[in-house]
Amino acid sequence: MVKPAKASASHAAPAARAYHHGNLRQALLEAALVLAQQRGPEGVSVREAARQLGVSPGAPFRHFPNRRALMTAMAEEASARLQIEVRKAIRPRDKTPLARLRALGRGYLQWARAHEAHFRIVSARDQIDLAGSPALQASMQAVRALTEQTLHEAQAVGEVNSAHDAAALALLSRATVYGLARMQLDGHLPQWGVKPGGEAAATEATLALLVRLMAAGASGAPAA
Amino acid sequence: MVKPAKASASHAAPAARAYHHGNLRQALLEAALVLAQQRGPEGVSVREAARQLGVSPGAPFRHFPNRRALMTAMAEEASARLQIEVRKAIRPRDKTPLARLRALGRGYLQWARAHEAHFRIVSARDQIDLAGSPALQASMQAVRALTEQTLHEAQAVGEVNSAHDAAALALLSRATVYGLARMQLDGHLPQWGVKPGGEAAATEATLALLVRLMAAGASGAPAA
DNA sequence: ACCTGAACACCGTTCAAGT
DNA sequence: ACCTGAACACCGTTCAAGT
Repeated sequence: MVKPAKASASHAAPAARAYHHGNLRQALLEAALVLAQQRGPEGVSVREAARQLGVSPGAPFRHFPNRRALMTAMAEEASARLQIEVRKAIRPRDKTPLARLRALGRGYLQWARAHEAHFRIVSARDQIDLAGSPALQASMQAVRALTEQTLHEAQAVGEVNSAHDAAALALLSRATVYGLARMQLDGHLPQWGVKPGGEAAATEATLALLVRLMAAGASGAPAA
Repeated sequence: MVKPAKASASHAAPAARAYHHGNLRQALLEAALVLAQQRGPEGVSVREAARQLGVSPGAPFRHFPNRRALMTAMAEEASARLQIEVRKAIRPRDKTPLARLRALGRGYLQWARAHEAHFRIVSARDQIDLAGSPALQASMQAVRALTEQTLHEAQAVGEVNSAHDAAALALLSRATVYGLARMQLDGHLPQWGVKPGGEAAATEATLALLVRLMAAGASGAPAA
């Protein structure tokens, strides 16, 4: 599977294959993802990717100005998929806003678990150029907007106490889910009393607890 | 300040100075920290640190088996200090368990803000060897134990509903504070509606909100 | 015991030259 | 338009040899 023979098709086929000519860009993204899966985001080497694809060390730089741009392109793809998955996690059976918030968070956690390499890349701030990628910012904003809107509905419906600051509620949800995802991938959960294999259950129970706490304060005045 | 003249004191002075001979190990840790402050954890180069200290590229490897060990040593120091600071953040005026929990979280957030480079190193899982460092594990466990104990007291006292799973409460606290710290350092807060300069206030308000939510459910049954 | 200095096998990136 | 291949300035790490 390494070093595929040079494609000899003379006029470019519309779809896949054809490494050297045609879709080097896409092939680089795929090779880089495999490297990230094997060695983590840090382990992605553009030279190594080029080598595996049978092109010269300089070739990738016709498609990406630098390594960071490669990583950012991967993050863009990851973030777009995450956004879609989070949306899909909300099912019609999730009638109340808080049920949707919980489903949203669960979708996020599940995606992080199922696509560890991609998740690590999106959250590897030092290796990507968030500020220079409108696409990346947009997909992140989409998740944020969905979170805030859902919380807004929860307050409007009286499921969450309207006395609470909306921004703080959104930030709390976000920080919790993000923190749980990181702790899970970084292997911190065993230290917090989670048995190996119980990561999914533990993170989702914690998410459920947060949602329950948000609901519990709905009618009562915020206690002393 | 770069390349200090070779110390000529013949019998080692008890305290500082004396680069080449004596405390290369400590000097490396300091130089590496400066590099981390300037370029982030990724930017720490043992060769560059050696260069700045006027020693050969191989010299550092008499003190650290590899770069990762250097990073781990920095993380150990950081984590020990973080632990102390978190402890000190709890003041006698914090009478109730939840007040202590909040103080603890605030101490964590403040430390992350004030010692960004150190915090990034502790949380740079790919660059340190957590599994191979009992010291690092111990200081992390200490913070965890403090968190769990405080929550335990809160439930014993009736400040937090005892029906809630203790492990989930601890995990929720941890994930929230860790998530907030990361979002703050990674510059995500502006996207979540936090005005520049308002990071400290926003993260602490979010922490306060979590504590309030925990208290709110104390007497009532966890709502539907 | 601690450090030098050369060496090895890597990087990311650039750039003339080829097709 | 896209790629080669050599070059440059870096890495981390090892190891004989020096003091």
